[in-house]
Amino acid sequence: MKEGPNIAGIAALIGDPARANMLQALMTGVALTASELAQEAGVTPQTSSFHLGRLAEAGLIKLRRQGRHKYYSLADSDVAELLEAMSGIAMRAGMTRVRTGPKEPALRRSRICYNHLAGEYGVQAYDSLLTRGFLVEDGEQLHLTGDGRGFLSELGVVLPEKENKRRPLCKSCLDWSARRSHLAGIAGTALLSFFLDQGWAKRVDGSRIITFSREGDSRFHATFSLQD
Amino acid sequence: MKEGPNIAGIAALIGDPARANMLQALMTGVALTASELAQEAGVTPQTSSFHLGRLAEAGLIKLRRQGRHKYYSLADSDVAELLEAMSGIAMRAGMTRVRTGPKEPALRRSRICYNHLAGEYGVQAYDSLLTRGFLVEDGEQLHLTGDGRGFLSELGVVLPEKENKRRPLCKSCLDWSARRSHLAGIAGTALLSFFLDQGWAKRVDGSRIITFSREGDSRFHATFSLQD
DNA sequence: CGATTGTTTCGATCGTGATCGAACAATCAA
DNA sequence: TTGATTGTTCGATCACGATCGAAACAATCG
Repeated sequence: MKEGPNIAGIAALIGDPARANMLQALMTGVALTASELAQEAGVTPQTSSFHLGRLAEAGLIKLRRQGRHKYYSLADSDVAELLEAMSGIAMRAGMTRVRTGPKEPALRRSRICYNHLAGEYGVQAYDSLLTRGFLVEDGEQLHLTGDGRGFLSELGVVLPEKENKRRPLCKSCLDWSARRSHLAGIAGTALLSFFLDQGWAKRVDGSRIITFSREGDSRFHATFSLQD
Repeated sequence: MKEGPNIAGIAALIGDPARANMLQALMTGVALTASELAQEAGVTPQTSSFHLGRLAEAGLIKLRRQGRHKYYSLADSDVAELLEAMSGIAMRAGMTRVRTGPKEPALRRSRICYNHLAGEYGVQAYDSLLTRGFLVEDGEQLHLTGDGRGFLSELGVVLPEKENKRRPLCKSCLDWSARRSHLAGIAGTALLSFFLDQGWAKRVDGSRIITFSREGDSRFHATFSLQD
């Protein structure tokens, strides 16, 4: 009876509040895990799993397995543009959600990415280690030099003595806010733990935000300067 | 808890099959009455009335009273573009409606997009005007050159003498089937009217399909050749 | 003025789909 | 291996919203 593509199908898909929340969370460009998306959407992990299955089946999102996590992200820019267009229509219709928080700038500055530091701070640390020869990029791989190991050890960051085959010591992770790499892997986790243990920084409630104290901030910049 | 526009609201609105059918029927550009839309969507007039109320409230459609009829049409080109974008996503997701009948190729070839011509014909006309210097892209904007105005005028396409601030003379609209731009705006509407008035093409019953006669087809290709 | 057609309101029904508890599977750390 | 974390499947529940019958309302026409 009717011809043409079934727009009701995808519209209904986006039309569920939980799924819409997930998609909007992914609009930031960062890949999120099923649990994170569940919290973001305000539903239980089971429900989240159900919704993610539907979205993936329709090709709106794609997933990347990494360890025991599944990182979900938008399928491509077409989907992002569609969501943008819908946001525009919703805005002018006066359909806005309750309140808009000041959290986003803090997220861009420094946040937890799974188990390591991301955001401007994470990118700066990565760049500093790289320019000082403590870290070398080798194609897809990333290696900590002898000098780098000594530097971190002297600082007080504890690292396992020998490399583990299962989980790499160093790994680069792409940052959404800065579109630059930052340090992941065991060393990345150790570094974040170090910052938290030393009191340089704290996590904020249940969010991904990391705040540096004034003291911690100056120490961080002294330790991870970009000169030399 | 969440910030940003409520895309779930409008998505849910479009997500209902009956409403989606109505909106797609309105994509032909013609204004339809509540009863006609009811038949188009396959529901009773009561249900139709209910849905139309919701859509109008959200600003997706507008109505014009005329006698004892109420003529409904899409609110503006923004809504039309959103629906086009959704069609594109639905297509590539393989979500076509039940009988993917022989109508689909015809839709890809040439169809009405709100009030102008889309599909292969629309794209070809756009490309032809562009390569011959009758149309110039200027970032997001699109301008008709003096030569272009002369060309259309000589052809017999009537255009307003001076630009209107509210509605642009030329506007590019992205095509879901071809993933290319075609001409929208006042000039786009005028061009479509010209094709229909001259008998080069006809609309098919109540659908969005436009069929060119043999005569019209050859004239179209002669007029909008891609060489030079 | 009634008669006819088009549209809306109300109330009740009903099916679809979101949701969560609980159990299960997979992966990693020690 | 064991234990902990993460993710999924299954089943049952439940609420929301689409739908339509009946009837009221509105606007034209003869």
